[in-house]
Amino acid sequence: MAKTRKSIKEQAHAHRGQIPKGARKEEIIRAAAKLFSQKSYHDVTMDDIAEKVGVAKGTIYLYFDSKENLYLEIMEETYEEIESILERETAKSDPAPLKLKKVLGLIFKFYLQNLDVLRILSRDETHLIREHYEFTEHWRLRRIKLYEKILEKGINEGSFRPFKTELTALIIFGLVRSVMFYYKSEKSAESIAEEVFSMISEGILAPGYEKAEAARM
Amino acid sequence: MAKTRKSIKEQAHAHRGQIPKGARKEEIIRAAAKLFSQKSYHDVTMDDIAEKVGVAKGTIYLYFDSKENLYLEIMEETYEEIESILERETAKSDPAPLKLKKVLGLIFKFYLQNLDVLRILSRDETHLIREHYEFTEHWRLRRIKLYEKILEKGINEGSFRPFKTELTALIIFGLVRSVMFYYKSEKSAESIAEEVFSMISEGILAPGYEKAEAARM
Amino acid sequence: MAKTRKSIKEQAHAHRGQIPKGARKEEIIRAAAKLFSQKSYHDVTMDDIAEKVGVAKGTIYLYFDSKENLYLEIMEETYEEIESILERETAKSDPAPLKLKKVLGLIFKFYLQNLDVLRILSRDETHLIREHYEFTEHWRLRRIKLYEKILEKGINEGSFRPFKTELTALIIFGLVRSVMFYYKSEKSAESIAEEVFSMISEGILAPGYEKAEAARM
Amino acid sequence: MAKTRKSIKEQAHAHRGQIPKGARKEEIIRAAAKLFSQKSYHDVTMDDIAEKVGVAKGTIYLYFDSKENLYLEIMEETYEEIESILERETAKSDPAPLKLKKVLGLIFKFYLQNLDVLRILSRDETHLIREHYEFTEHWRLRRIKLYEKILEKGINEGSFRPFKTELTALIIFGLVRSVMFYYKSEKSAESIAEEVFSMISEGILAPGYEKAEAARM
DNA sequence: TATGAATGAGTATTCATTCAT
DNA sequence: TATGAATGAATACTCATTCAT
Repeated sequence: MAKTRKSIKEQAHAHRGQIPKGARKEEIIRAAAKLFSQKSYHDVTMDDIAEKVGVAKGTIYLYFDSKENLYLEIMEETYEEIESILERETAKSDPAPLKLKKVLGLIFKFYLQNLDVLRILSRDETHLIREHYEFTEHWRLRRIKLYEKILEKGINEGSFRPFKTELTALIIFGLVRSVMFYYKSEKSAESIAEEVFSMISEGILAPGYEKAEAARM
Repeated sequence: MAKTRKSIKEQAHAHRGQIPKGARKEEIIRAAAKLFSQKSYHDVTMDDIAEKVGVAKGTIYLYFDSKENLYLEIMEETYEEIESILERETAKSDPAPLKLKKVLGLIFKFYLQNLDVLRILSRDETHLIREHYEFTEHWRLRRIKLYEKILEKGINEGSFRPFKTELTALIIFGLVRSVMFYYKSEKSAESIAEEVFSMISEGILAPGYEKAEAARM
Repeated sequence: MAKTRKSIKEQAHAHRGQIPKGARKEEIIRAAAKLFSQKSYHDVTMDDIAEKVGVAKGTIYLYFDSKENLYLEIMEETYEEIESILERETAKSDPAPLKLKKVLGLIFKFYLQNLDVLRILSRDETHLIREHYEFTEHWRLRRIKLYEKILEKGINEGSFRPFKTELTALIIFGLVRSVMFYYKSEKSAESIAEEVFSMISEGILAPGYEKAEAARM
Repeated sequence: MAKTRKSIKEQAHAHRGQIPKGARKEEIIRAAAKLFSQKSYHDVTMDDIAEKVGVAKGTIYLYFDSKENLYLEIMEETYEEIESILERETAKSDPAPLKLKKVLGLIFKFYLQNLDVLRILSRDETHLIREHYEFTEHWRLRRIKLYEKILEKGINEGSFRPFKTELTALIIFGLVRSVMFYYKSEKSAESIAEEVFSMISEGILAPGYEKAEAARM
């Protein structure tokens, strides 16, 4: 799917000979990201964005083909950045548990540095933009794949119990999103990652309780 | 908050003397829920709903004061039902782990029976309806509170390790939503609950790895 | 025009064999009149009226063909009553000044007794009801005609100066409406009529000033 | 439509440079005023106005926040203009009768020049726009105050009889409105003012009749 | 590149009127 | 007579997008 999908960036202005300079475009992206993080897609108007950037509405259309594309381009840019960070990390040959902990740390760090956009991503506005269910879906699956790989590696290494990686990846995906979005804390990304990793790795049961009591249930 | 907030249901038609027959209202709710589960709030028009139910648009307004209220009433009805189911369960004197497993089972069961509406709830359309951030927030906090209580009970009983219940409740909340929404499986609610509970309770680390290896990280 | 116009009352239910009893109809008229006096034609809904009378909305349509007819019937009933009172008075052989004063007294008396409906008449909602400009126009002209007759009589008698009766009738019509609608006073209808008549008959100029000074202007 | 057929107006503007800033707004005001003078507030739709101006509906909203605001802006503009004309006149040190006559002349002159808008003002659509009773009320009171001042001045000068200025101002207010609205005549504003002033100042009674006969009543 | 006036399809909501019971 | 659920045409307002300058 990642191969057939044409990236929003590539699509935009595919018909134009000129590629506009990036400065103004970045300005627009930043302003729009800020607004989209505060209000929903439909509640942010092109007027809002134009006013925030301090340009005329028409100017936005010199850089983006549509509101939808602007929105998706913001998301794509962010997805690409975090995903490439994560993939660079997972390319290393660390043992799976360490790898997972590092990944969590990078996610939370990226989150703290990009609160605005992440707030958008955390929302599930998939359906907001009619034709683009596949877009969010694509990135979700990619992330889940990444978790699955780490989990499989761990199982092979013997550091993880043999469980169904599909479900577990889904679990990690969901809990990370929840923590990112709702956990109010002054802690550093690393220490949040540490806490979360501890729960994921050891579970909630008290040691010893596991075998003896759980059996009775 | 739950006490001062006037429920959408109570508000609706507070001015009418007569309560219209429930059948037509249920029809509308069902059709609307179906549509809201497929498209976003803004992409579902009152015309869509009317057409789906097979009535004139005005008819909907005999039963609901506004589109927003229709939407919220669907959500409230569902929230109330599942929450009351869960609270009835947690009132029992089961040990915490069993309690948690049962709760998970009930959630997944309810989910399988109410796919449409749950798909709406799973989305975070909080911002879509400007004034109603508090609405979703209210129910999210209530669910998290429920998890926290079970976790505290378990810690006191000694069945759960002593961790921060706030973060852990958030983690469970997020992973459950993710599984509910994305896990495609033919399994029964109970067996999904079993699997999820197993991950939550034991974690992903292989037994024995925990102490020896984790220390090296 | 007065001859060709078919009265609203006559039109209503001309096609029915049964004439419903007047009681329920009167109830509706009273309630509607009250509401129309408080809000404008368009701001009063058939629901409002039905609720106020305490019947179902459909019931109103058993007595009136349309909202418009209900409105016009209220006005017609009132117009007819006051106009017949005035015409009975003008049929008497009083001298013109006394006749005028009596007419003013009757108008203000009727007004004080029918505040609600008069408030509607005082408003000029002529244009509110598309096709019925002629309706208000008809009654306005009838009233003006009545004033003109009195004025002509006075001029013939020598009690009034010879002026253009058309303009003067218009003047009296306008000032009476203004006093009716805006004069807040605890006085009796007769004493208001007395005051108004005094202004109409003597004017505002101080005696003596008239000839000497007015000439200089 | 605008694409295939070029209207006369568009052609006219084509060779000019820009349409002046306030021009479009004035166009809308003029068209709307015309329509509001023919039909009531509720019977004039934004579509009507847009069609009359020859622009899209949205264009109106570039210049006015709402239909209500458009309506009120028309009224306010007119009120302000005539009222400032009148107040400039009354600031002069003419004797009261002359002042009154001049004021009447200015009103009728303004009326003849602004038939459309004045027809709106003459109507009492106070209640049509719920929140804006106070608006019309404000301007009515201001006009009445103006009359009262002139009347008081006249009484002090000795040119007017000592009467109640409140009632008399109300009388003048009403009769002027009536003449403005209903008097069909080819006469000039000055000559209408002259006639009306004559009635106001001298009254209708024949000289000499006043004392002798009126007493008998 | 940039502008911003203009567009017009799209939508929630209202309410007089009807009609089966 | 009476009901009241159902109707659907009507309407103010929005906002992404276009285009002449």
